[in-house]
Amino acid sequence: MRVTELARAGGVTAETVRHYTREGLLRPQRDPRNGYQLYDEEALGRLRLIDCLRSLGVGLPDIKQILTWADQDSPPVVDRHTPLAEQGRHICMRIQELQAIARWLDSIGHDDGPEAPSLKQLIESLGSEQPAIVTDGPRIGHQ
Amino acid sequence: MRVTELARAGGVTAETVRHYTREGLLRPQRDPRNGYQLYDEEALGRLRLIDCLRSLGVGLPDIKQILTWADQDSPPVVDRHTPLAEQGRHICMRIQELQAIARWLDSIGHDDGPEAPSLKQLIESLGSEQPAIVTDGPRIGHQ
DNA sequence: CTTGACCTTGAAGTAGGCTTCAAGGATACC
DNA sequence: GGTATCCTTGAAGCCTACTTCAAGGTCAAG
Repeated sequence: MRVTELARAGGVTAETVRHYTREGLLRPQRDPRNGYQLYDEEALGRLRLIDCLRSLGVGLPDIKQILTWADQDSPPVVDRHTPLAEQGRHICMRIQELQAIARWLDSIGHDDGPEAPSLKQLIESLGSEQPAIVTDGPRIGHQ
Repeated sequence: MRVTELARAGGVTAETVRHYTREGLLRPQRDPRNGYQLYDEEALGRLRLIDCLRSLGVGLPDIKQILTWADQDSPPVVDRHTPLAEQGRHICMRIQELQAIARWLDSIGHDDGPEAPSLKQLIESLGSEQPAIVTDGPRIGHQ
């Protein structure tokens, strides 16, 4: 497929796909006739992965590294120093929080009326969670 | 607590807390003696909620709106036009994807060796229409 | 009464991630 | 042949979310 098709399938703009391609996160084939970029099914998976990781605050350079592992099907060399490893636990915790939010969203989506958990309760539950022990200094991850 | 304390508890920098405060997402009390901003436990919950929503790509203005609902404990007026409502389904799907990624992360974190799902498989599953290979946790229904 | 760690403010700067621009080629339909 | 819609490129621009700066007030310890 071409840029626009992939973009539509992935829920992003064609420009975004081109951006990722320029940055080397996607590596399409070329139609030798006209130089058009051609993406396959795997590209869609990559695009979705990029989108997920982006939403977790992972920056494009880190994502590029991850995709390189995938390309090589190499054992992901994840030691304590890779940004990804540092984020592993963070991501799991984040998922817990997101599920709480999703439940809340879902309840209001269904207009559950008085039985819906209140936003106040949601905030309260987030506030009492276990301490995220993060040392001072620049935030790990990327914004 | 004061800015720095809240920031540490929430895993962000003091400047970020100040930024959210300037933007009206946090509304601390003031120490009348010196004008210092004082945050309570609820502020930590709000901070965590902000962080979660941010990671989902929700912008600060939208988050501010959401927090306003919480302040008023008002029925969240979520119709088809609120950005939040539009994101409901997106968030649920995103959680599914995140869980797949979390499992992958977890497996490499534990060095599961040959049994660990490969990144290629992860990408493949994301590329297919139904990424939901899944999972525990409450079913988040939707329509 | 000075030092140092904290706090205040508004304004200006930075970084990342797109997005738009400008100029032009390819493809398809009437 | 028009013309409409795709595609290419690099460079420049924009927006959001912080981050830093500059100037200064607070306060406990020594």
